[in-house]
Amino acid sequence: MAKIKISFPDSSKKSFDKGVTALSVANSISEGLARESVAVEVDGETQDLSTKLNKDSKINFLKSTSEKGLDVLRHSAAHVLAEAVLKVRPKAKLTIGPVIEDGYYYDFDTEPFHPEDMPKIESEMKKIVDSKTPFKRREVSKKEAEKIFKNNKYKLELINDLKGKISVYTHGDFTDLCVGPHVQHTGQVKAFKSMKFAGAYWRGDSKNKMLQRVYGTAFGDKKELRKHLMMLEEAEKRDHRKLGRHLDLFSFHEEAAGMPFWHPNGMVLKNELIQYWREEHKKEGYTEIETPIILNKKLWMSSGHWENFRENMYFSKIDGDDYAIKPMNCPGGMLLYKEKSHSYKEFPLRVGELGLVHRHELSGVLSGLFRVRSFTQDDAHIFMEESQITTEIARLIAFTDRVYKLFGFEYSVELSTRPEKSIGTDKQWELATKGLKEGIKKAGLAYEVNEGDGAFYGPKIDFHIRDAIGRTWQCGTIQLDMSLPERFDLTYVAENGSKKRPVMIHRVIYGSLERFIGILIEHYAGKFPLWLNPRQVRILTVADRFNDYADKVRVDYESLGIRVEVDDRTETISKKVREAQLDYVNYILVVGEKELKDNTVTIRTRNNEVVGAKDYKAFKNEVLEEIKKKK
RNA sequence: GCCUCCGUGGCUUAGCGGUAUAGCGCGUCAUUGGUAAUGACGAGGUCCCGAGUUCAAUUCUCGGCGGAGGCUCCA
Repeated sequence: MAKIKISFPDSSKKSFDKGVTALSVANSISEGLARESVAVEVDGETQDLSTKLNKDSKINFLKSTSEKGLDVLRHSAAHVLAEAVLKVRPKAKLTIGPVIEDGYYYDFDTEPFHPEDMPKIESEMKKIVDSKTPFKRREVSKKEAEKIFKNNKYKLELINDLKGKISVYTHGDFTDLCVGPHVQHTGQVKAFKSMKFAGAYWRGDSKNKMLQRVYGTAFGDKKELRKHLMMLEEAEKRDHRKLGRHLDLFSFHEEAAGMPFWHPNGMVLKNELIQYWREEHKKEGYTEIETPIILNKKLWMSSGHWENFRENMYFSKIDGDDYAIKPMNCPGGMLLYKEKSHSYKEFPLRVGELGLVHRHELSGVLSGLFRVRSFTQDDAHIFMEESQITTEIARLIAFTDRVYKLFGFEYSVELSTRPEKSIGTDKQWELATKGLKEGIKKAGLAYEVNEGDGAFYGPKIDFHIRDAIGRTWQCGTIQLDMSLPERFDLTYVAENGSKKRPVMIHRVIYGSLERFIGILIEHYAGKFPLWLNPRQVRILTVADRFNDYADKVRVDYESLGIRVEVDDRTETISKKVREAQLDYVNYILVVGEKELKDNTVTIRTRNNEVVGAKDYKAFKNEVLEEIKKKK
């Protein structure tokens, strides 16, 4: 019998009979390996363990704890889910069931699910898992596949699009069209949880029928599953909508859905971010402007927004004329640029604007501060000569980096290219895209490319920041725009005296103040660093007779801009400490007999660290120092 | 916009075809207390809005408004 050589990750080699299954190979190493492996990588390609090996290969057994193994496990879990749903809803039609970031889903054409269906589905899944039914792969012809799925128009549509081999997987009496691979048997799907129901359109297109989706997740073992569920709980605790109410930062009202109302404490946060923004922009050589919120329709026609953004805009009629509420700041900025003539000597001309914009987002996508209909962009437009693009982009990236680092955000960068719906010529797009790429290179960053994901007026660089619990958010963006200068006929006088067209960049760093604050709330779980926290210091009095002293300290601290309040209610110290900690006050100062005598305050933090007594003026300076450092 | 679920005093929440729980918060009184909830008493609700069914609707039905989770990381 012919022999083949199998090599393993540790570069050891063994010889086997040709046609040996990967599972037998695993068994020859150890029973445990065979039992725990869910799939195998053969020359880099993930396959079933039942795969027969016919030539010399490099193989790597995958356990469900590895990333690739986990994908296989989850995909198998999706099949188990599909079978369970068919038990509960025999008439449901299967559509697709892919693996996603934290689990998997499966879409069915069936009547909507209701919460009481979940336990039924889960218990059917458990039965299937307990039965330890093996997964079997079969390759079939297109005709055969069409015969198997003749009653399922979705599968037929998929089959019709398929090229090459078609495979089906069966476990028990359940069969599904699937590339695989799958785990050995359903018993390997031991740590799973069905999460939620949702409506989802066939192929994601709202013109198609709405299907019923079941989301689930699965892990290699129950411990990992528990860990994941706990992470979700942690994320829920940090939910900025809850913390925003708890900390009295902002609210929403049905009279203006999707448009935040900022409370005094929220304004403190917003203003601190704005102040920091102004300081940094001054250092970077920006000036600041403000343009109107309501502008005539004619402007939006010349800018191209009428053509490309109308469905997201709000309108108003004034004195019989049509006006629009600005969804972007740029057109107003263009008018300001045209106010006077410009010379290359001013370039790069950096103009910042904290612009309040309104966009009519679909009601179903609104979500706290993350997706709103009115928000403040920390916008800026930079006008320059073509030769300055690369340097300016690199400089902007360094600037953005500095801002994100302050908040402890790691980030990644993506470059988005020309979308289908766009304005401008091919040549302009090419030049703009090249400018961005070179700028990123000069800044020394790695980046991904999203083809066709750019704005309608130009290519862009997006910054995705990673928060304290690993979630990513799109914030900053740098967009090169060679279309608006054209449309508005912007010019400058070049060194040789000729009139030329400037290149323009739009960019934001926070993205929007609203969204950035939402992210910060969740990132810090409401425990803001001192410089940002609306509640920096609270003084607690032990008894009424110390109120005057507490007030003296308060006035002294306030005179230097420290945000301080006195809790002189006739409650116990314990209660006042507890409440101050629940309000995430950075420093809790207790004053009583001995503090009054020694001119001190006794300090404790929101994290329950006991600092002890300090001279109140000395501590004031420590606080000021910490605020200044923005730590 | 579409699908599912939800909407009860400021907040969290129980409940139900006969106008409603509790806790926190709030107010008053007592307590002046030294580091995560002092005690007693009290006020506060058109049960999101509108229509329908019913002797009777916060509860059931329909519509609206608002909120939550989703709506191509493709067999």
